[in-house]
Amino acid sequence: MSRAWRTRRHRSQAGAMPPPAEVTDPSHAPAVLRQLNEQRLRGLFCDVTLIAGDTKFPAHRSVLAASSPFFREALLASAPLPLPPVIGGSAPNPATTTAASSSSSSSSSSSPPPASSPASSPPRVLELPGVPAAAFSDVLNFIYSARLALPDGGGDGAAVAEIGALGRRLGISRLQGLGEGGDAWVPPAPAPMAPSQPEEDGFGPGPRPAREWESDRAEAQAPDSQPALSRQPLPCPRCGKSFIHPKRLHTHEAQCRRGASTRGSAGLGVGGSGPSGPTGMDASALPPTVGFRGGPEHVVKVVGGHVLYVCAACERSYVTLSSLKRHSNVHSWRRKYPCRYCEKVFALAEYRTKHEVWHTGERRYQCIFCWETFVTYYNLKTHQRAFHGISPGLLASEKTPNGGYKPKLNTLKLYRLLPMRAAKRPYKTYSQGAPEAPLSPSLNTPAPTAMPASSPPGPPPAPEPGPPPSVITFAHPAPSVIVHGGSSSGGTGGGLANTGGAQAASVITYTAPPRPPKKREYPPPPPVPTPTPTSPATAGSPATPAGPATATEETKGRNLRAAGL
DNA sequence: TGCTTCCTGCCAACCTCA
DNA sequence: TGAGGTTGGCAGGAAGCA
Repeated sequence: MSRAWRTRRHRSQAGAMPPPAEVTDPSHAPAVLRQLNEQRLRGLFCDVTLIAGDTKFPAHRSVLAASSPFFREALLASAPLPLPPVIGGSAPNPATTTAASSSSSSSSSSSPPPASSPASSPPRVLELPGVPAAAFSDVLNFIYSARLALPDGGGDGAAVAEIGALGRRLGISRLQGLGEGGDAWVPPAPAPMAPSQPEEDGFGPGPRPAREWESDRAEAQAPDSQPALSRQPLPCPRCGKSFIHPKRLHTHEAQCRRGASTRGSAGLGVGGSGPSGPTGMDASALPPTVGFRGGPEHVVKVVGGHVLYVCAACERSYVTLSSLKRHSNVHSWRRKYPCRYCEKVFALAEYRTKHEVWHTGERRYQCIFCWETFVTYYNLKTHQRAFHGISPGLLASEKTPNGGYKPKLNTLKLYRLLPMRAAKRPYKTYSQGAPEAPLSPSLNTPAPTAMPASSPPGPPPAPEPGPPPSVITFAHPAPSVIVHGGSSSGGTGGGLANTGGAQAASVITYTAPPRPPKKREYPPPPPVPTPTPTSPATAGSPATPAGPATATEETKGRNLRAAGL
């Protein structure tokens, strides 16, 4: 409830005036919309994820349904609803609703993928194939802010027409005339400011102190607090940064829209006039905020003399930039990593790799004491703890405070890591994103022959990697696994462990129809031989510095003695 | 309690470009 | 060809679920 409303009511009751017949608060609606937009940008209470291009847009179903007839129908429907075709445009792009399996807890990413399950509940993921992320970002920002900053000040006719076309397809009346005629669309008036907002807030031009930046953040996190209503920062619909003056916000939006050109100057005010970063950031002593392809700006902080890279979306901090870049894909889904054996898609390559181990049954972790092999490091560790009374981690490595791994020098590994049977995936060009052609003639080879008799079909169609998104949406926590349920593979790889459904919220089942084959595929893993725990035939790999090539009682004893056992 | 996924520092392989 | 950037694998604890 609006604090202003309560104030008026309190005053009317406390004074001698009779209570009014009706209490109205003209600032209530824009304030609520503003709060909804902030919640969307922060991923709060979002109950649907829209996928346009390769970008995810968390949103609120109610807001979407109230703004667009298409969304209202799509979010009500239990079956995929085709998006209305572009009038005079290209081929229609069927929107596919994706129902998050209500039983997703039993459908973890390492468990066999469920068959195409009809969505009996409202879809939680709505995919909009063919809808460019940039245009949809503008439309979604309009839905949540009733404002639309036209690309390049309206001079970008193609972009404006694209937004207008999307508005027509979604049935958003205010956008329907956009791009069709010069005067067919009237930009809506900016959201009215709350009466209590100071017009001259005393901040003036120039960088804002970090305290104020933090204050805005605190207000955004505590929407009911008094300062939030008295100051009411205006968030940028693209990046979420808050500004006091609408003019400043407009200036920032223009810069923000230009993308990379603003990353060094407009992001955090490093060397510019924008707002300063969070407390702890020494802008003058640091390199400028660096943007990376397809990702958001990130914040560089210095804490205790150590440089930290902070994700602009979720504020996680990282010691290394590469870790932050890797993490950023969880937000952007700029790259997708589909499993070759089932229909799950992962946000990180490593997740996919680990998941595929369950399909191949490969056992790479070998105990150097008994030569038994294990699928996962956890299994190895449990085995060595139970049967040998040791914990390999205590001797092999050093854990960093943030959960990272720092190997010690001259350490004794109490296990052997067998080389991966699948060849190392060749890299492709960085600048082109997804490659256009298969990497090798063997890439189309179906799944490994060692798959069980009921093995799933070959590599499923995977999402087509699109161009780098221009917008990184806030999605915290972001789903990091998408399960395509279009084809009934089942994917019950023999020996697949039922994972027990960990991280249920990160598994999404697609009911989308099969897509065209993914252009980028990886070489299939070689056939999986029967594990021979007692035969270290594959010993001596470069990654196995600790173990001898042959297993003898003498070497086993030596290993045990070396381990202090 | 068992098991899986997530997370993140570190590092090597790979790619791009001057 | 070397420098610098990108990508993905590894380790192993944390978190979460059944």
